[in-house]
Amino acid sequence: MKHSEHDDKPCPLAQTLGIVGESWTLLILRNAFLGAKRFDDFQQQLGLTRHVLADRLKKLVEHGIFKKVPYGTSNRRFEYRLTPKGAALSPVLMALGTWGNEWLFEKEQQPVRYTHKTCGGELQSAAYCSCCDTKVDSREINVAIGPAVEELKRNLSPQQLIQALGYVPHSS
Amino acid sequence: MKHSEHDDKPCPLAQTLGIVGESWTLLILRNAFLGAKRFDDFQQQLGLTRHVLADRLKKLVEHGIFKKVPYGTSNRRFEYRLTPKGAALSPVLMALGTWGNEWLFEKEQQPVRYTHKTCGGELQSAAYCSCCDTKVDSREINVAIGPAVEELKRNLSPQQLIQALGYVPHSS
DNA sequence: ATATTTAGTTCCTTTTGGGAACTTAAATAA
DNA sequence: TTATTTAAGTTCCCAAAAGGAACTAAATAT
Repeated sequence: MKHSEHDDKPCPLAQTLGIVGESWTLLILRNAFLGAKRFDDFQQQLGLTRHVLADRLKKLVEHGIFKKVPYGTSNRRFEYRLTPKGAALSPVLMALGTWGNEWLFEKEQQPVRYTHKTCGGELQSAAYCSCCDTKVDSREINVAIGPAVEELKRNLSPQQLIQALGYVPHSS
Repeated sequence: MKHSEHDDKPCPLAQTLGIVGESWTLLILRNAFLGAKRFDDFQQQLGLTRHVLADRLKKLVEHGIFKKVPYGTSNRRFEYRLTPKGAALSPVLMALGTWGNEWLFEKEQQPVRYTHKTCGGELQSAAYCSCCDTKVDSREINVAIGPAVEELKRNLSPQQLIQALGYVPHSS
């Protein structure tokens, strides 16, 4: 089965990976968060080939992560600007970055740190319960299936369910 | 430049992608979080080819994300168990999943939801400041470069700096 | 003793990615 | 105002990675 066949399976993580999970895409987004806007910004900073970059940017625009905005007096020069949907990916980049900081570097060797502007303190990436207004430990996270997946579970054999989902849902 | 040439650049996000950013890897980890342990669990659930799976598992074991534990009386049958380092990736999967829930589905159509075991409330993925004990809005996040990158910045030309980092660090 | 399961490996074909040159129009410099 | 450079791609060819399917060898199950 091709990797891309998971893109429309009923899993928010798989579908998100279908949009941002290809190679280069998350690096493109990192650089966008750091201020890169133009085609050649991305190309020169990342050093990826131009047709792959064109392909990735096109896909991100199609999915509403970037908005392609003309600049100058031309209709052939553009800026790629993060939309609110694109900016909402910042927790994904934070989570990848903070994991790398914690598990790949000694404390004093971390190349880049995520800090709180107001207090200067170091940030973590965490699950957060707005109802309890607290950070939630990973053991306190429940992965619950929605009604659509419940129905699949009732109507399909175990084998068919795995084919349809790509994973085995928790029993609860 | 090859994608993998970013794996050892001084950026925690790029280095993390070097470990978990290949296609299939995050889906393998998702299924591991949901209980998959054996080679054939992963293969049957995801439907990826066996040599790609073997390759990805090997890499994850080498990086200490999985521990390969024999089971039964054989020395040729194994379980892949998440290590603490691997389990620490849960915020990454949560961040991808919650973004997908919010931006790819209507509220009532979400196939899978992340909820707080103790209160049942829905979880978000967020930056968290342990110093202030609060959730941190994305505009309150500062990306600060560490001493090693500071030094590169002093010693290299702007062009060389971009080649060395793969991104343009913020000026602050 | 035979059949089935498990964890891979091997072989071949298809798809994707890397490198570099080319295109076309707009912006800037001379 | 002509010439040069820049920007945003596109096209081509070759190398690397992924998909499909069959094969292997030991461990279990019947």
